[in-house]
Amino acid sequence: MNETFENRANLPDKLLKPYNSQETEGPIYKMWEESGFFNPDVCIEKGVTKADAKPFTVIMPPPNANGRLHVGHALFVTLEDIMTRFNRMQGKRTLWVPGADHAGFETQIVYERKLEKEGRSRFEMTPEQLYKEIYDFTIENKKYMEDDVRRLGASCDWSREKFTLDPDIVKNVQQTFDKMFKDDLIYRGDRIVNWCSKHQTSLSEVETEYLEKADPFYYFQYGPFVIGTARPETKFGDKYVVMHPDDKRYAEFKHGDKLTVEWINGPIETTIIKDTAIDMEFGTGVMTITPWHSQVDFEIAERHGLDKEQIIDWKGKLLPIAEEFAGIHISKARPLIIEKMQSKGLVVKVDNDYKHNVKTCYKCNTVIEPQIKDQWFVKMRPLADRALEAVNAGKIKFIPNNYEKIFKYWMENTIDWNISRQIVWGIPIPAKICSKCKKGYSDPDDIMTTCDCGGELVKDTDTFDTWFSSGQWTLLALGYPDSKDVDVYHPTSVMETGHDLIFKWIPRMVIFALYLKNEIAFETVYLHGLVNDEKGQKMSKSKGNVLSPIDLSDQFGTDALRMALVVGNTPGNDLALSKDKIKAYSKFANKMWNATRFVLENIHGMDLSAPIEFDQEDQISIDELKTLIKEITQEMEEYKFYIVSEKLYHAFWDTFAGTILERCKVKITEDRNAKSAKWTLYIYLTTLVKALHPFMPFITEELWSIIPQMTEDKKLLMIESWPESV
RNA sequence: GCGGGAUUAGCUCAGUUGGUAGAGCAACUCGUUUACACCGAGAAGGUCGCAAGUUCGAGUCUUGCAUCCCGCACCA
Repeated sequence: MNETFENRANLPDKLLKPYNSQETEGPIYKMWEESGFFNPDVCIEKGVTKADAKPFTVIMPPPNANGRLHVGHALFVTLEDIMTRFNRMQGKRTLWVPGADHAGFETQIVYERKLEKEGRSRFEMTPEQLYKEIYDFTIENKKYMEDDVRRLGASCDWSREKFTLDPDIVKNVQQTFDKMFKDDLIYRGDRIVNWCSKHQTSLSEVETEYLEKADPFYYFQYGPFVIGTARPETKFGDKYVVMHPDDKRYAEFKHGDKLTVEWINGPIETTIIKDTAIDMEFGTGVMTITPWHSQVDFEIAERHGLDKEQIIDWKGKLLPIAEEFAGIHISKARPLIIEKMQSKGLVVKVDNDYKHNVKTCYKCNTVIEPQIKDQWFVKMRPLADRALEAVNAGKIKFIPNNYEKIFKYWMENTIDWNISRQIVWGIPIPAKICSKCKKGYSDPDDIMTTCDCGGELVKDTDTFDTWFSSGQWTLLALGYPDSKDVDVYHPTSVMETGHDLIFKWIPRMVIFALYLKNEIAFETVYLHGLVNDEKGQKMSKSKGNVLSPIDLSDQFGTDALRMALVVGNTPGNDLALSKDKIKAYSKFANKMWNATRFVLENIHGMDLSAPIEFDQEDQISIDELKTLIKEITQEMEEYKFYIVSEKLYHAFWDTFAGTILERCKVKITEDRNAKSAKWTLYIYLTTLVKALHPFMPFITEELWSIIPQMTEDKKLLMIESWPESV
């Protein structure tokens, strides 16, 4: 009793109280950051890492500079930090590059709302003025996101942080465009885009969503045919009528036949087109086409070389081709058109119960109007072939590996990529367009004035699709092409990101690294799933089930949150995150704290420089520990963090604290000098604390600072070596 | 329609090359003798979606079916 009391007197006060994550985590992170060891150059300078050590590189998928982190971010920070810390402890030259994303459209929308509140509008500003304001706004907000990343314990090298609109990034992305233009991999062409008439921009597929809508479906008499449509307002220019070549009902009509039909504004000449795109089962099996405002119609028109006319302008109003309806917004025009058609006796019937999916803007739900627009395109085929070749040669490993198949499918079926966006907040496309013949030129140095045809060249006002720049991110984040970091740290070791990015991001990084540097972008792709709520439902603001990682960290500690995100979370699968699970790991943190208290009380005064002695029973336990370390080291290298974390949890709680500690307690009570027992406790504790460090970096670092060491030069745990398995 | 995934204890999920079914949480019983009640001890809980096949042996391999989720395509 007395001795215990005496021993306790030698322990730091904080160890005598329950573990307090809130008091611990802030100072620990500060200490790490001030040590400089997040930077591999510092590790080499201070002799922590050998200069010729193998590099291990992770590029952080840059979070939106303008937002706080959500639990999905917490998952990627945790996984990448585990890899980074593990490899650093293994003595590799370890670099994790943080970043911040300008998040193009997303941020512009946030800023537009702000402008709206202030009674302003982006349409009253010059693009340069708007860009500057959003830039300042974003840079100002960026620190909140960075602080969140710090809170989660990320051991990334802040000195190398990159923002996706840093001037050198902008310059280098524009250089890539120029190179691709000169290599004939970029061309300008007319294509259908998803046009949002509210935001006045085209949108990529991922920026649109489908909403089910019930609309009347009209059947109109069109000469000898009855055609069905849900969009009568597009029908003014319909001078082609299309049917399936095998449709016996219309066998008497031949491809290319012309006939005159009575239509909305009087008689028009129409041409018969036969095309297999027509579904004979749908409607009457006949349709008229509007190539300017429909992807399918556009493709039919391309196949047969048909005329394309714009019917609806960029604001959603009808053009002069609509004659008496010109200038009327399509939403108002529809009933007027139907009224006129009815008066002319052209309406055959109306199906009021027609449900279909309508593409809408994901931000404002405005119905997307397909429009033809002059855009820049990347020729994907030659680039995709190289990517396929690299993956087929086994140069890139996918975790889980079924994503390799998905990747290949995507690369085999890729279509040319539209990289033009009509938003201000992005990297400007360094191009000039001829105002006369519409020909486009790359002009990054802004020196061209006259087109080959003699027309005046004007600056392209569009910006790049965000994936054009983020596709180059493994290189750009390392300072390509000027920094020597590119030579040392590229190809990167792992790209860890969400499985939804298997289409959007992963292939583009593979393509650009091969194109620009003739290297794979990364050796391994690790894809995580979504973090859902405890019932497995997607977190969303409208459901009110969104958990903030920062709140969870306040409540339970970052270490507990990290464990809850990792244990049992297999790659590629979605995770159900419950507060109960996080709470369980905060109890675990306390268990570690209390067990350490017991060990330190009991080994007090033990000579740590004396030879290690184990009796037979303890030797078996030590051997088991070595076996465990061997197993988990291999599993760490295989990225099986979900199993390693669970094994360490049980090794600490059940094996160590539950069994060995109790056994040693008895021995020490019997013999105060029980060396074998004391050494067993010490070795177990220090080994498990080390092994747990990548998962629970804060509490392990804190414990490490309290535990007496065998060697004189006491280091931070983050740069200690990973336990040996021998 | 094409592709991918899932189906194991009440819930959320592990289960590596085939060899007696696992964890966390929840629920149950008992216990506060000094690391820890943010604890300990104990018990309970599953025809591994269904059917067939390969095998001495199948949660695991093969085939078919069912249900669910996700992605892509289509929607005049």
